[in-house]
Amino acid sequence: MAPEPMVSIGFIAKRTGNAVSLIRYYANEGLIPSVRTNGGNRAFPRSVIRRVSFILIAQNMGYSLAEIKSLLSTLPDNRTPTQADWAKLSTVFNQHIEAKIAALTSLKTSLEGCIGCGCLSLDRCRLYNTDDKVAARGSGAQLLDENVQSQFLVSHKK
Amino acid sequence: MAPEPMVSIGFIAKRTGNAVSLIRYYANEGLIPSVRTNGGNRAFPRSVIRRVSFILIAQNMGYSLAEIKSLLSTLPDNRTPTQADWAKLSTVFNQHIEAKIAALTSLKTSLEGCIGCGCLSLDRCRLYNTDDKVAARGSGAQLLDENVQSQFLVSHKK
DNA sequence: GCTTGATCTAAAGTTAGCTTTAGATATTAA
DNA sequence: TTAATATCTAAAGCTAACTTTAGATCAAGC
Repeated sequence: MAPEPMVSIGFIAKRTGNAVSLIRYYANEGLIPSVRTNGGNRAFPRSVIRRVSFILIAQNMGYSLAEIKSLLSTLPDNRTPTQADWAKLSTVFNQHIEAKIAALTSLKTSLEGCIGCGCLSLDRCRLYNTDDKVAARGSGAQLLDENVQSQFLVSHKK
Repeated sequence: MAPEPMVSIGFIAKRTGNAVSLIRYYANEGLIPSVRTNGGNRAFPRSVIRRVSFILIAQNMGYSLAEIKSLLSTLPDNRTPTQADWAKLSTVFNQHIEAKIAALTSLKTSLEGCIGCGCLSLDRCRLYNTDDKVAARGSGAQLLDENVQSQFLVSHKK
């Protein structure tokens, strides 16, 4: 197979709509592969554009760079990903998207039946209080941590 | 109507499953209302638990605290929210959830038809390159910024 | 009244995810 | 060959969203 054309960091930046500093940052973090020219500049296979696109999409979905790195680890670093490589990643990722959709749908239902109803007898509100489900094993509510938050992908918390 | 019982910061923290420092932080940021006891301690209406729950859910959806503050601004600060108050907020929020679901669904379709197909003739991949749509008005791709990212609620970028 | 635990403030520290800066070297176009 | 532009490194700076720390005061139970 013909070797993939190598491109500069500026090309990747322009094509993905990002700053050069971001591409360099991703390269340093090991999120995208690169080689060096004789002079020491980075050179990327064109397919890195696709990889960056994936990173941006996953970030928008709430994944941290660490999680994305892990997701991307199914792609090979030492050669351009093949159709099968991307398909494999895609299958996994699709499941994450579906899980997110399911979580949002469930949240929507909850909100419609709870906040939406305006049930201010707080002791009965499922969002506020899950005594009916967890009282037996604790002292109160904490529904968010246990039921809702875990269905999402990212917590933004340390 | 009977005045709502006031509770301590520790109570709110325990009931929402968070650290006291977080509740204090939210109070300082003006995300949740509070008054002071004679001694100077914070006192919260019980309904603040619901407000914190909302904040946590919205954060998990990707909203920044600034955006959440703006969302919450439809709720009254000086009195306990009524059914109508929550219903109003819920209506708005529901639309955001629906938009997110729609964006994820569309992303899923795109990935299935693009990354999923493994189309490595990169010049034809919609995710990688939208030359067929935007070439006329620019020099390349940048699909992510223009088409996909804008459908999500948060960018995590400055 | 005393002790213990909860809360207070203000300031500093932390992590993720970047950008900016400065000064040096590479690459490209004329 | 030379000027203009791109890239390099290392270090520092920045924002959001918190937590931690230190020393002081509050509140509750005995």
